[in-house]
Amino acid sequence: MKSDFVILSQYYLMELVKILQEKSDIAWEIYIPNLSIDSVVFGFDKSSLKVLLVKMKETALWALPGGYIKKEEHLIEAANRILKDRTGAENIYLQQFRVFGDLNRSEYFFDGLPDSLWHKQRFVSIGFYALVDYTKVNLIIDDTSDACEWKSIDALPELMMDHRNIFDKALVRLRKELNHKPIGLNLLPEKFTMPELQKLYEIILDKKLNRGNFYRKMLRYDILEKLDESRKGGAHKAPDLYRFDIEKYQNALKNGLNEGW
Amino acid sequence: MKSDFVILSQYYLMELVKILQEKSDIAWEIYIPNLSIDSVVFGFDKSSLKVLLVKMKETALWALPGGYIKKEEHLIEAANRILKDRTGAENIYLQQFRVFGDLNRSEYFFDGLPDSLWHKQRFVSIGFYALVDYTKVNLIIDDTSDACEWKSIDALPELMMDHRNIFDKALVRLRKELNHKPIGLNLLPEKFTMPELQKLYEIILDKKLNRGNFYRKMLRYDILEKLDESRKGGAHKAPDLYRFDIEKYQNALKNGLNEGW
DNA sequence: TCAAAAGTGTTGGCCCTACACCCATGC
DNA sequence: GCATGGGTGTAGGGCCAACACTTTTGA
Repeated sequence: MKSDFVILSQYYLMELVKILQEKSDIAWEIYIPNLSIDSVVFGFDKSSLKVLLVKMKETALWALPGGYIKKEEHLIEAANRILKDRTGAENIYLQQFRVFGDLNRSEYFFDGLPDSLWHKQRFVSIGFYALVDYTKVNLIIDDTSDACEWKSIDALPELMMDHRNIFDKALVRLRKELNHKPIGLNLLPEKFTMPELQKLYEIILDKKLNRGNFYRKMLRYDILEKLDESRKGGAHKAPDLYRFDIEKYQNALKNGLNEGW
Repeated sequence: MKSDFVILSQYYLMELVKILQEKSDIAWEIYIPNLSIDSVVFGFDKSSLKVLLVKMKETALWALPGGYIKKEEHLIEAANRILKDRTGAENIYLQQFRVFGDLNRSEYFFDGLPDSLWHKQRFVSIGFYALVDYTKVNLIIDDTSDACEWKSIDALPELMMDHRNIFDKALVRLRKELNHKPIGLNLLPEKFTMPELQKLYEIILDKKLNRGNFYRKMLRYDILEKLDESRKGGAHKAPDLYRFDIEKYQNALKNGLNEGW
């Protein structure tokens, strides 16, 4: 974490710090102190799983999109608002998954800045993960960030503070919930092929699955509807298109797709 | 929640409110504002699953044991401290499971009391669940409570605020984690019989399990060590005693006891 | 000796693995 | 037509539910 300190204090008097200071007073007024939200936003683009990251202005460090909770706002409203401000998207699948409350989680990060600065508080951060249709998002850069981009989960840049840990925990949770929550439904476009769905499962589980068995197992769940179209255009045989039968899917998930005593 | 208001304001000038006011000033000094912890402490006494509840002084309402996070304290330290203050026990299995952050979760509860009162803040509460060996706990009554007791989960008294909801969510989580975490290990005494273990599973899952199949499945996991003793004294055949082989158990749980692609 | 609970055996079915085979498509 | 990838068939094994049988204990 020492590196964070060096990076930030290089720019001690520069634009980022000025902006943070300007925002500080109003933040104390409208937000609950000591509490923050950090969101791990997953997207899938047919070949890899991606996460939405924000590059902090004038630094080399990336961060998870995050924010604070207004004094008169439900927790889930806050998480949705923060996500909408970044992606323009509403009605996103969004779940809290863990609280990050270590004393030293932002250690050194704002060293050298005045104690009265909102951002220098001790924050207990509530981690959310979100699933979005990669094709339907407009990324928005705000005034504390240089960039806002999708990054492949197997080639993440260096993240600030404990955000790498937050991401790791989110991925573990996503893996666990693959059989209990509508993960596929929220990450894929409406119509998709069986190989695409299998690819998604393989990437999330980080494991090769047998093609034929995956195919039959999925069909046996009886949550997919086969369409009368196929995906033309690629080389080789055109795969059939499917979409989720949402009612059946929701129903099946109640019991979990797999396991059980 | 209206009923909470009535119950509390009956005693508006009485001892509970006096105690809360005395504690208020120091609370503002040492704790992080707006944040609380509520713990669902599970115990198992051979025939039923129990939860630790606290009866608030001079009211008819019960509550989950809870507390606050010190300004210079890790989140997990706070949860452990709160639990130790109630049970005298340390090294307890303790997991955060969900945040309860609705605006109105304590609505009406402290109506009529001064806004400066620590307890009247908006609290975002972090829910933990704990598993303890029922036989090794000394319940402790503090100065805001009349009673501290184990209550059977199928006959819970009325709980204050949203504590019933917190309990329900904890039970759902416990059920889900039965195949992924050392639930049995932490709820049972060191030595136990197969029927006792089965009973625990049946209560948590709220489902009858086939005796013979449970027996063999458990043995197949290869996480139990059969002892050279049996539980004499009951009527009928004396069942064999087992204990967990902790190393094998921990190892097996890494992959989950059941399911999997 | 008998009832009841614990421990064990057995059978049929489902799902999973694995691998093989056919089919459709673009080059 | 041929390589490639998608859809389907199939044999073997493991686990599971269901049920029956045996063993052990206290009354």
